[in-house]
Amino acid sequence: MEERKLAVLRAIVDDYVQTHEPVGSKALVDRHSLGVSSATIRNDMSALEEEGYISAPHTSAGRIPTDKGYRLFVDKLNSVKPMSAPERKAIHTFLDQAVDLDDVMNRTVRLLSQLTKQVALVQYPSLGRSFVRHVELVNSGNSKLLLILIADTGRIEQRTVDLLHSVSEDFLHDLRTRLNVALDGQLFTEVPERLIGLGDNFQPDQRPAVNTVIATILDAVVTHSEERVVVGGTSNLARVGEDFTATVGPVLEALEEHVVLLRLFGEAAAPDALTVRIGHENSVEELQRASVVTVGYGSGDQALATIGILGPTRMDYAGSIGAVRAVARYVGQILQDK
Amino acid sequence: MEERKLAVLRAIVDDYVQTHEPVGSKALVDRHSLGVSSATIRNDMSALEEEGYISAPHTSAGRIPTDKGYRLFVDKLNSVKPMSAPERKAIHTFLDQAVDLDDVMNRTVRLLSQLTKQVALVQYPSLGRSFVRHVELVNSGNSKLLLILIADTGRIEQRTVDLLHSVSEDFLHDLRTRLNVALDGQLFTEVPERLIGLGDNFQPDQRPAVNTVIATILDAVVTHSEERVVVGGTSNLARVGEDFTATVGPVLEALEEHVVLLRLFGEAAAPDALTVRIGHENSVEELQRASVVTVGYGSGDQALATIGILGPTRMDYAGSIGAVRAVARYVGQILQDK
DNA sequence: GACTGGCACTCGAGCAGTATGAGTGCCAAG
DNA sequence: CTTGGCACTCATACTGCTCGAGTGCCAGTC
Repeated sequence: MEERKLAVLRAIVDDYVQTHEPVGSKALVDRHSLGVSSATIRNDMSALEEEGYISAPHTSAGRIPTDKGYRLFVDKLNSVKPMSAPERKAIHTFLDQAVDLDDVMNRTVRLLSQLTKQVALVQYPSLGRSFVRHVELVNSGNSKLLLILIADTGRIEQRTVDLLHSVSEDFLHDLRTRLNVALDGQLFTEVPERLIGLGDNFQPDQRPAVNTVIATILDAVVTHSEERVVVGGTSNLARVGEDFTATVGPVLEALEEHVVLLRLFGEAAAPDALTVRIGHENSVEELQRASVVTVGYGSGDQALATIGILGPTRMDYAGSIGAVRAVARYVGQILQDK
Repeated sequence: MEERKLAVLRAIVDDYVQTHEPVGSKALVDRHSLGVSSATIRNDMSALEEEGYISAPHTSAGRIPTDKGYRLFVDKLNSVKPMSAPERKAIHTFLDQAVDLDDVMNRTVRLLSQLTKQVALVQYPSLGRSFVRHVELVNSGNSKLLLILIADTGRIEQRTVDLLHSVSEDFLHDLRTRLNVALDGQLFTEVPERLIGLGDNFQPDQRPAVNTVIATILDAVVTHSEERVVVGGTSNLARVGEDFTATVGPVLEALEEHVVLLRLFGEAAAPDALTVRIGHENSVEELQRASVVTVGYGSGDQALATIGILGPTRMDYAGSIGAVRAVARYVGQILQDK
């Protein structure tokens, strides 16, 4: 595509993101030094419209970018805006104050929403990609146990186990030790097979209790290993203007459905693998008027999970991408140290 | 105050809550069987307006209740709507499926927001009113420890402790045992004094490590014993109609400031102690156009924490109060069993 | 004295008609 | 290929208008 037409598209996106109003040919030549007259721009715009990159809300209005237009913009024209030194500094000091995983996640979501002025989405490190650091069993009286699984990322799962009969401290100690021998350092996905045959080491009368505990572990690791997501900065949705009940309401609803969000995140690939989904590119129907920028975070070559932001299709992609990248990178580092 | 004037106020509140439109004298006699003519109602309304219970947005419109009017309504006229049997049933079965504390809190917030169609607020059981169930120390390599505090309510606090020097498993075991002897079953508020002198039991060369661990515990229990709050159902704010950016935006912002929410909850008194704050009665400025219904939950005579809902001043107080009460009561029960 | 029907008055909502102007498309000339 | 010019379109804003819901007041009735 010709150089100038691309420049025109970029100018339209820039202006529209800034003003939130359809931009006309005259305004374009005024605000940008394109070196040609408005009539020429009009021809280019006409062509761009024909090709589906921009559209006019009505005959005598300016043009706004279509999803396809944003896509081209992001792919070809968008130079990611790196964070400034003070911004990086702020990210570091703010996240360094976190005392535990919950705190890291909460701080991350706040940080992201403030940096981008959009809704921030942060997924807890996926259990499936974490390693078992420790298994703990605590007797909590009246034949109940508290089972606690600790992941290397700091994530903790807890379950109450009802054994029906009370058990001795010795047995508990034995079971705890054997569980840790079997599981410590293992990937969570490997837990099921590591537990096979564990009951054989115990007396027959202890087996039911052992099996109940194992069943609970499996339930926690497999069945209910639901991924957790934190959402923040929803008040940024208030700034979209437009019709509220019709637009923002459904989005807020979708954001509460964490299952939907996880679908949105999809499978996190490698850390730093960045995805931008624009408007209808989102499979989630309620979010087809929104754009989502996500990136994996984690230290190895496999991402632990995904973080991202969500905003109107008319968002500052350059800035958002930069911010999401920078934050993800640092969150990955922090979790490594924990 | 005369019987009928109260009836008129009640009718106005009922109608306005339902229709969201100013209600006139004629509409009142049509919809309610008050037994008098519209002219009489007009006189009563005139008096009610004089006394500040209702007001007219403009000359030729109906009246809407003022905050003072809602207050009178709630205090004198509002018979709490108890939950129906199937509703109670639904509450029980939904909450019974929760696997851990996080799950209980998340389910509670969803339940409340769905029952009331308002924003739901749920505070985690306050650490200050919980008892220590167990303290766990896990060696996580390179001279770091993972410290885990478990409360009887299922709440878990975790911290990473950096000891600078690696320590032996024996020492860890010893420390863990002594910590649990000192702390198990104690109120969290008593933790600081229970830890006094604990270091004396250790060799001088072990004291620094012990002190570091103690300092971390104190930090977790005292300094950072921040209360946690879950918010849900914000999409219900989309239904308010009205000007969005001006009204709902600030509310969404306030809801993200958990510090603000905690101030809103205030001190939870006894379980079942219900508070209704209407409009300007809220000290939080952004929420002065909203009403908040809160109630303490917990099993003993001291509430563990507070849950509640937030909505426009024109809300269904009878239904909301009933729902909040019912849910709080059941959450209290559930946490007792854990 | 309390209630009622009637009536004049007010004022916002809704509607039609009109002016305005931003923006387009097209064309002929450079 | 670019440009200035020009006719055309159409959303928005404004105006003046009607309509009607709702009020306040008053005189009459029980």
